[in-house]
Amino acid sequence: MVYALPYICRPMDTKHALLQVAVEIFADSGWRGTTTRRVAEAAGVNEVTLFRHFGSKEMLLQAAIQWVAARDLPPRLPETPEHLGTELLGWGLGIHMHATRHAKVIRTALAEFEEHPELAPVACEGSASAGEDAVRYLTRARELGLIAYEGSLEAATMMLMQAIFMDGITRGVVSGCDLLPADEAVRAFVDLTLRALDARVVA
Amino acid sequence: MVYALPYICRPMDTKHALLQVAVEIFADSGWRGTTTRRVAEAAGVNEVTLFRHFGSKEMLLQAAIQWVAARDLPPRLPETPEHLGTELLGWGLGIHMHATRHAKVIRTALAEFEEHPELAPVACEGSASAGEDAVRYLTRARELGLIAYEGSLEAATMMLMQAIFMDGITRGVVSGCDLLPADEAVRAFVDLTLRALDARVVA
DNA sequence: ACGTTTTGCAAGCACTCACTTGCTATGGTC
DNA sequence: GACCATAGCAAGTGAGTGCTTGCAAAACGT
Repeated sequence: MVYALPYICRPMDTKHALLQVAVEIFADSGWRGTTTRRVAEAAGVNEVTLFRHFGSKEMLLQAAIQWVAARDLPPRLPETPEHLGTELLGWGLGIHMHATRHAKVIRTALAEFEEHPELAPVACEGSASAGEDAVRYLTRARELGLIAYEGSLEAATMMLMQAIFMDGITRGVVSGCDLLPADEAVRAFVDLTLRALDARVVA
Repeated sequence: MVYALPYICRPMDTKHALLQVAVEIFADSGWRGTTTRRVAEAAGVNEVTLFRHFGSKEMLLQAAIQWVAARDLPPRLPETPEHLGTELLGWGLGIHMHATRHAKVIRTALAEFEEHPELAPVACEGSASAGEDAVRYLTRARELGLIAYEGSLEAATMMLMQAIFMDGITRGVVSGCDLLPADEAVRAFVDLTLRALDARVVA
């Protein structure tokens, strides 16, 4: 006797279910921990179906990382700065939220780059473009006379972004990050950056 | 016929060789990738010997992480600030070097905390105390009138440390971190921090 | 009603994993 | 020479790994 309910609980098609579950298990357990049996079982799908869709574990994981990276992009800054303080704070909070939301995958991917370098470009694309975005924004702000600092805006951007990013992916995992609540920390980082840049904050 | 050379190539005793090799393989391949066979082979030791010394893979890895964390500590700041700029720069360069030297283990450990939380306290101890050290130093500097900034010094410390740390452990792995050479980046981060703190740099 | 695509199921393959057992050889100490 | 801690070796256990094969039953468009 078989209780056949596959056609009952199939919220999205098989392929997307497998991608979603693969990302989650990868985030929790890394490359080696993501076994095809676990993924198939968690997706409510036969293991053979997994191989029929993706061919191999490697292709499944690459597709999964690519899929999740393309689905949720980090926030962007406006083309021309108007309210430096407000805009940069909103951006910082967005980056932090983005990092927190994907903290587990990011931490895992960061470790797996050693053994699976092919993951790096697709996984880093988002944060790289966010950095370029911020540099462009600050450069424009300096052109507009909103920033007096004459040093490297790349360095200032890197400092702000890396601090926010690191806070986002380690919060709750590493002791010593919880001295300040998340949004207060981001606010402080943005404030300190604007002070360092001698910014004339308008709003 | 057996070519017995175990007593020839035994630079340190078996236990330390196993610890050393375990850390290296763990850094490269993570918890699951660190198989007892690989560790034993790389240490030039029989696999059975590994189990006789440490009982289990789990106990071996815990001992190994603890051992490496206690062996190489992050740099410290002087008790009372004298030359803010110089001292903070030296400290920052030291932190960055420390992070770079152990980048692989740190990235791996950061990912494994999810599955093996028992690693976290012993692995994070060093960086946590470095942070407290820096906060104490800056607080003393403010008491001495070297810093005008009246906001949170914890936030400023976190920002500086996390930026340096993140740069150290991702440099060469993540694209977009190589815009500036390492020491220039650290120098810029320290400069920006001192500007944000309205520091009167003496030397 | 038809053929095609997608899925499930059972079984198996060759391999690796952590870990154990039983026995032997070596080195230093009394 | 006896003793003992430390090491090696060969073999094996039971569980898991990625992946394949063969076949039957759905699901779907026409």
